[in-house]
Amino acid sequence: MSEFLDIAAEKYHPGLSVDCVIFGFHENELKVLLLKMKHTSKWALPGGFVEKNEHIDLGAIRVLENRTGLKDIFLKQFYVFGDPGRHDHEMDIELFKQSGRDPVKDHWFLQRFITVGYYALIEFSKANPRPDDISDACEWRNIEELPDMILDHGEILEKALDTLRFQINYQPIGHKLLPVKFTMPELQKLYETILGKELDRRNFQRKMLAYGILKDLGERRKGGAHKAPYLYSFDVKKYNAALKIGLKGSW
Amino acid sequence: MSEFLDIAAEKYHPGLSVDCVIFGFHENELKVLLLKMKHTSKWALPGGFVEKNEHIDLGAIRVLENRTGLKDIFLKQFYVFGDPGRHDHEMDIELFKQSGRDPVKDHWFLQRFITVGYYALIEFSKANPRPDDISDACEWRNIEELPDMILDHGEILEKALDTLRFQINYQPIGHKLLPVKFTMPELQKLYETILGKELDRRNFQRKMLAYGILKDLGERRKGGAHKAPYLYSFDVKKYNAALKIGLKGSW
DNA sequence: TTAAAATGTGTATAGGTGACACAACCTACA
DNA sequence: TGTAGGTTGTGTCACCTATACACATTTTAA
Repeated sequence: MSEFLDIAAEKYHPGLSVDCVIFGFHENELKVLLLKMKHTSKWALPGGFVEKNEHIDLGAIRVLENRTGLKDIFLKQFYVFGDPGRHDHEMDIELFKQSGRDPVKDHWFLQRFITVGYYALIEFSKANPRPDDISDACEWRNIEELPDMILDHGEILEKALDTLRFQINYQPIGHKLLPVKFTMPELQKLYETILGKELDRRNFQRKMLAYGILKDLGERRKGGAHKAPYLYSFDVKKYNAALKIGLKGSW
Repeated sequence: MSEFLDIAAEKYHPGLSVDCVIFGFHENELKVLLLKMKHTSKWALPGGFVEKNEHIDLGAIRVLENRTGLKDIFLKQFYVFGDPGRHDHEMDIELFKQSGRDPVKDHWFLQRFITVGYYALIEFSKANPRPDDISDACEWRNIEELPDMILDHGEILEKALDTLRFQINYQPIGHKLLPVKFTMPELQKLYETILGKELDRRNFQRKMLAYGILKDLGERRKGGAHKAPYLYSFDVKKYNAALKIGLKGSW
């Protein structure tokens, strides 16, 4: 941390950060990857700073890779948070002190920051969560039971969730959140979790298949109780085409 | 300009600007308010910097008011442009020289900037366009015949237009772009202009009225050739309610 | 063997969309 | 003055989609 404070002003764009809301889906629950901050009980979104000559999108990609080990991820900018009050000056000074230094006036780190929010959709099982320098844990948290969060990170997360809920209306979701093979009930559960409401099983299937982005694999998932459901996977070509032109109809 | 360069580093947030895409509607044409830059034939979006302790939204509002004299305007953040290559270092140095100064290395103005894009919808006739320090004209330009623009301002404008075209699918548009009283053909023309395609007169009316956000004033607009059309205005309460919850159906 | 629970498939109805017809109206021009 | 041309007001019809619901099939557990 101390070393970071020394080089930060040289290396990073001033007053600018990125924060990532990383969504995953596991055991029929929508999860977010959060960091447990050191020396406090609060949690934070994975975030970081943008290098002086780096595209902001790449800054976000870098953060994502550092926290999950994953590359080539669906990542999308969704909002800029630029309220001057979003900065917790007290906490910054505290962090400064904990690094064994005196808070220097006008230090790069103590200025006001605006942050660009990104959200990512990743396959839960592939991620390898690891904390950063200022956190002592990196864990998946259920979207329904979120912990106390620093600064305006709760608000950022909420806005990301709103965006996701909205995007689901005109873009196909799921390819990045589910394993390669999945059943229709699993896909439906994902939609229900994101939307926060129940959907009719039969109408869901009809509408989903009508998009033409699913491949019926013919196989069934045996082992569970009850009737074995068919397995599907996304037709990547058609899925990507739908991503570009969008889908019709709303959920 | 020279004075600006002196105080900028003290006053403004480093490496951050806002650019506004200001839409207006006049004589059945969609217009954008652009600035003709001094010492070049290129045009630019009205933009500015954000003060150190100012909400970025307020920075955009300030820009808008300075260029148009209007307050209380529909203004919405739509994207952040953070490509390091978007900055034209040559042009900045040129501007520096024109202000009669030597370009100082590491000067606030010469660093890399990211910009937050906002778009605004305003009533054409109420605006009072005026240039800023670095431009010698501020004019409405037809969206169909845009001039050469500096930096990535063409791309920013394009993205704003895409956003507007998309927003029109689920949010009511028009209240801010039309006079208080307007006819159905006028409203339709606005939609057609934004969407860039023709719509069926009768289906348009049916769908629009179904939203329940219009008030039929009973009056007719006389004077023009042909049959006098009815005048409508927006039911502000219902319009605002629709703004929040969104509309169904797509254009 | 049977009950419970979940899956696969189908149908009827209502509401919205797109394409189009016809009557009413206003002005301009002969 | 009256007629033509263009525009507006209103209505209809076929089609698609969304919604609500029924019934048969499959699988495990008791």
